Amino acid sequence: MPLERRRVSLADVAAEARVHPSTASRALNSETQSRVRPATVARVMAAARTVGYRPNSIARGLRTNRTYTIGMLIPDLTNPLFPPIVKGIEDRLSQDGYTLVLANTDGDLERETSILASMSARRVDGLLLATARRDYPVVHELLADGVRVVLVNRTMDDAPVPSVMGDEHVGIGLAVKHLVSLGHRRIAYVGGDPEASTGLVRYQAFAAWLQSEGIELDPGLVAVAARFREEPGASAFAELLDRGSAFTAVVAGNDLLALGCYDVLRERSLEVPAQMSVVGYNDILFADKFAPPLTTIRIPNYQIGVRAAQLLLESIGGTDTPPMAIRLAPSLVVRASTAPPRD
Amino acid sequence: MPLERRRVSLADVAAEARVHPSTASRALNSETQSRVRPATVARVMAAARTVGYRPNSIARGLRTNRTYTIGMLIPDLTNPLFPPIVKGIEDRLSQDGYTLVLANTDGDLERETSILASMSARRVDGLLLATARRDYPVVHELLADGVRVVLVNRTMDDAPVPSVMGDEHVGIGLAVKHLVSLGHRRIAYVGGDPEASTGLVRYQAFAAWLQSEGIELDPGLVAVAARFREEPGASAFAELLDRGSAFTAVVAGNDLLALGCYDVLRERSLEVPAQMSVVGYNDILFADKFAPPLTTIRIPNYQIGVRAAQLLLESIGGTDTPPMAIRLAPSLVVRASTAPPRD
DNA sequence: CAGCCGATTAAGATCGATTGCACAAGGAGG
DNA sequence: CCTCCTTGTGCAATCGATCTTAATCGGCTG
Repeated sequence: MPLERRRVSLADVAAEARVHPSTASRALNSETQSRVRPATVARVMAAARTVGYRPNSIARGLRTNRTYTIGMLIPDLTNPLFPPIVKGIEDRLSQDGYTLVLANTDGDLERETSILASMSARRVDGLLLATARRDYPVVHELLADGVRVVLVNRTMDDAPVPSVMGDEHVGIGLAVKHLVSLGHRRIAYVGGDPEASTGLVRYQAFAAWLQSEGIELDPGLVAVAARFREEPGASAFAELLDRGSAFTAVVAGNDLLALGCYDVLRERSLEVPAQMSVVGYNDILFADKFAPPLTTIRIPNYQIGVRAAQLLLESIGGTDTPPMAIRLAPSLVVRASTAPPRD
Repeated sequence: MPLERRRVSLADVAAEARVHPSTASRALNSETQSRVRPATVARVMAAARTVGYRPNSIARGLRTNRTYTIGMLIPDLTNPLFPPIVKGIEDRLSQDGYTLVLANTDGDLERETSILASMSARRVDGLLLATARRDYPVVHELLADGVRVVLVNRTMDDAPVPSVMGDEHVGIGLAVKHLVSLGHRRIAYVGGDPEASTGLVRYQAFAAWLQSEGIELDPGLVAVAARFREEPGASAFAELLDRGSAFTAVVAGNDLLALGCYDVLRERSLEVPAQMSVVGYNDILFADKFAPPLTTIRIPNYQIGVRAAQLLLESIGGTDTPPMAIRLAPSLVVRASTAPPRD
């Protein structure tokens, strides 16, 4: 038995059906099928079945310059925020016959550049970037090359690129107003990397909402974590506690940062929510399983994926839509990590 | 400004360097570079840089029949077990210049078949399957087509396919012996889908270890969940409790099933671990954050990914390794969900 | 029955890179 | 000085499908 049975090509089908390869091509392609006599179509399709034809998308891609492949960059696959988004994207893309090529970058800019180069060499039809920074020069090159790009969960400060994400201003507002309505006045904020829009925008929203609630922002109650993960969140929050300013609640830039806060509070035997209320952001998987279950802001992540994919497909399809930012509405999920301040 | 600047091809580079395209090809390819005069190599590389050449891997793939692309199927991206495995795979593959195409199947066999067809059409160089069932006919077709396949986290009953996973027999043994050493004698088991090797093998190991600990297996203490997720775990465990047989501890087929048990126990006001000890499997992300922190079996998931990728690369490279099953050693992580039985 | 028209199908170029083979130039050896 | 190699480069075929252009076939009209 041969290790590898010779691949059958369109020529084999054509020979079997006693037609020219170009005719076989038209017969098998739904676009051009109407240009071939029905009887011939049937003969070609039968021939394709008997010889076991499987079209070679590499060859097709070379000729048509369309690969039906979309590339996606995410900063951290192990952040439970992303899997639902990716799922939404895959589901939407597969409807149109597109395949997703997913790459994890760990936030490493150099790696991102090299992955983008490789994807560009593979001639992906479009890119979904969940790794964008507020300033992300590589996007301009991509745009100049005519590559379709949609940002997911992030925006850039100054670039005409479509994006899809949760409405961060509204989301943080929900968190702040929830705490204020419980009676909190001294509220701290632990944010993430301000290089990312998620870092800066959420912070800005926090400051804005405090003000509109008539609370003055105390810079001593703001800490910044280098990354959106538990450990950086823990050290930022520990440092904030060590400053000594009193506060009764903390808004975390995302759920992982909130978990970091949990760790520090447990270490220092401060009870949540009795001595400290904590609000997260994203409502990641298991947010309801933590001790205590985390009050957080729910983002329709699967839908974000779906809309992002859709926007990209439209852009590829040539619909001349102006770059737009789609913001999906978040909602507050109250669990057991928030309560009225004790004093 | 043109929307899309014309792609530069090897011919453009050749023209710029005043050599024949074939020479340019050889100069840019490290394999064949030695066949070109160093001065010419330098000229070609300079030309490539000035015209901004980016090789077209589609065209290359057509000619060489190698795409440097690996496909992977996973049943459930939102199961935190998988992201670390995927990360290990990506890291290893990228070392050799390979790209991973990831697809989520939700355990849907039809979808798996169609995705595999699409990947086969895209001429992936190899496949990593985390979706294999004990009986998974599609693998035989792939093998017959000469496609390199490595199974991840699963095995098949009867197929000469290489696989990489944690050592399930040892892992379940650690769980059982831990409970026995705490004094438990009546131990229940909540397993997952026996169509998957992870379902059957862990159950078989559970039975075997009970016996070698001198405990007779009570079929009334075994329940099977349809999928490896919380809800099926919860209903299976609830049904098991409803049978009325007394037991003091439960081994869950994975951590998500254990979480399902948690939910039922909380609902029925049974305390973990005071009234019921629970052991999970996999040590997924956040297993230490649950209430109570889950005692479980840790699997070196990242390493599983790395080894699987490596095995596949070797197989592609033509190293004629016989199909082998690599089993990585698990370890017991004792947290707060297990304690001696009360009575 | 010649001629024309629309509908099908065949021919062959093409996408961009790789590769076996031919060939020229230059050096070594007799 | 001539033959035989070696080395470096050019030539042209090739991978498999698509697509433009040209040829062919039937039927229909006058």
